[in-house]
Amino acid sequence: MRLSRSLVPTLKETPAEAQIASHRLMLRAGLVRQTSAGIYAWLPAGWRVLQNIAQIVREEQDASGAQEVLMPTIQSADLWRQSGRFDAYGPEMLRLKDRHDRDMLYGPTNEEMITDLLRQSVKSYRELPQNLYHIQWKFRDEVRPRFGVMRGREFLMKDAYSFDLDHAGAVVAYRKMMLAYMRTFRRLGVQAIPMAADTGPIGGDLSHEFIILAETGESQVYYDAAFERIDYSAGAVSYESEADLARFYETMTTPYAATDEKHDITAWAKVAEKRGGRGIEVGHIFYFGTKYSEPMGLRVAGPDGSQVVPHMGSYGIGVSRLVGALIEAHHDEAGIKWPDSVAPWKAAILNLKVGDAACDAICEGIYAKMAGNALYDDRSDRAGAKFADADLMGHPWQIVVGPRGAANGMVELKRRATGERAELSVEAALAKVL
RNA sequence: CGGGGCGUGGCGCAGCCUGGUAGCGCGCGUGUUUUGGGUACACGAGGCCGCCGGUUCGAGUCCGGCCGCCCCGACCA
Repeated sequence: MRLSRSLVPTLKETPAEAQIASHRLMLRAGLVRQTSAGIYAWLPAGWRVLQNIAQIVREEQDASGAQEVLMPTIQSADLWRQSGRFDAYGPEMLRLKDRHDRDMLYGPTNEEMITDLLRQSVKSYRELPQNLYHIQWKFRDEVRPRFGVMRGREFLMKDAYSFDLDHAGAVVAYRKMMLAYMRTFRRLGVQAIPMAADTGPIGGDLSHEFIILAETGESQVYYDAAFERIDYSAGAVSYESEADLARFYETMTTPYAATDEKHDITAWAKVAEKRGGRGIEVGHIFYFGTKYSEPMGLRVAGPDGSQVVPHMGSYGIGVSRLVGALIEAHHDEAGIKWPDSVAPWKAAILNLKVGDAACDAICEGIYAKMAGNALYDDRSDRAGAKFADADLMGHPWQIVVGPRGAANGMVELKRRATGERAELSVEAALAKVL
């Protein structure tokens, strides 16, 4: 994308409403604009990041065997009456009426809907297990939205729902999701720790929340450094092997890890290598048995012909929240430092002297070779402004093309995360970036 | 929902107490200048002073109501 023709409205000063780092930087880097309390429009750069995160989540869900679907945002109240949640869910649920005065709602979650879909089409134990997920906008009318995209009212979320014949099967599904989550967060460039959690209003008896570490996190967390040494990479643990999954689950849940609400001082005292810090919850997985399948009448024929009520679990990842959380984990005074995997562009090309034949030619050449993976700063601005904006936007690489080096076919390559710079030939720079 | 605060050009703010032609910095436009870390100067554009009502000769300023947004707490992915 050419910056001169793009809507990337960077700001030199911080809007008054933004308090925490990620919110300030998202506004300043031109990623989002608030349209009302807790509701944001995603501008080109922000939208690219959001899609990159969603894509990694998608790939890891697919790898675990889950299938992607897309359920609506607007739901009928009828389904929610069947589970009893229409009345039980508080004012956080946005209720609407259509023109025929029917009760509708903007979905805060989709257990009822997915259970209904399965109940319509799955009749035999042979069709289980199933794990279906979607990446969709949700709405929760929070009393007090805050922290920008981290605690908005409208948010993009990945939700998976598993259906198994019995408890043992559901436990396998649960472990697969835990593996998928660990691999997902690793690819996103953050350290995530699963911590035992309360099951809350959704109910159930097996639940973990995934916390990533960031100075500005909402809660204090404590964990054993053993987590930092676990290998989740593909191959080491197979989704196909229940033994692998059991071993993995054991590894993940044995070392101490707790948020401050569940912190146990006695157990903590026994941890050899203590780690602590602030954390942000970016994912949550639940097993809740037949809480929805039972009241909503989901039944399949078992091997012996009897009717069996499937066991369910649900698994969420806050996709839009992750944009903020990743910035909390990766930034400095100058701006964002995107992990390579989610950056809106791999590199920014900074043309320090637009109009200079050598600079223009080199920049155009690099831009063409990067095929959409670069943001070309072709504005006729001062060099200083371009450096500042590039640091703010957090591109992993900056390819700086100035008249000094351009005459000899040289460019400067800067790595945003480390600040490292090197004078290189165009080819050498491209080789490192691509 | 309890407590606190704020709404004045795109952004950050002053002006309000003590009513009398709406200001500053940044940004934006034009020109000159500068040319590798937000250059300097000049000129210029841009404002239903959140909304409604009241008081007054006169309201950004005083009074009443409403709306919006932010912060702390409780709550939450």
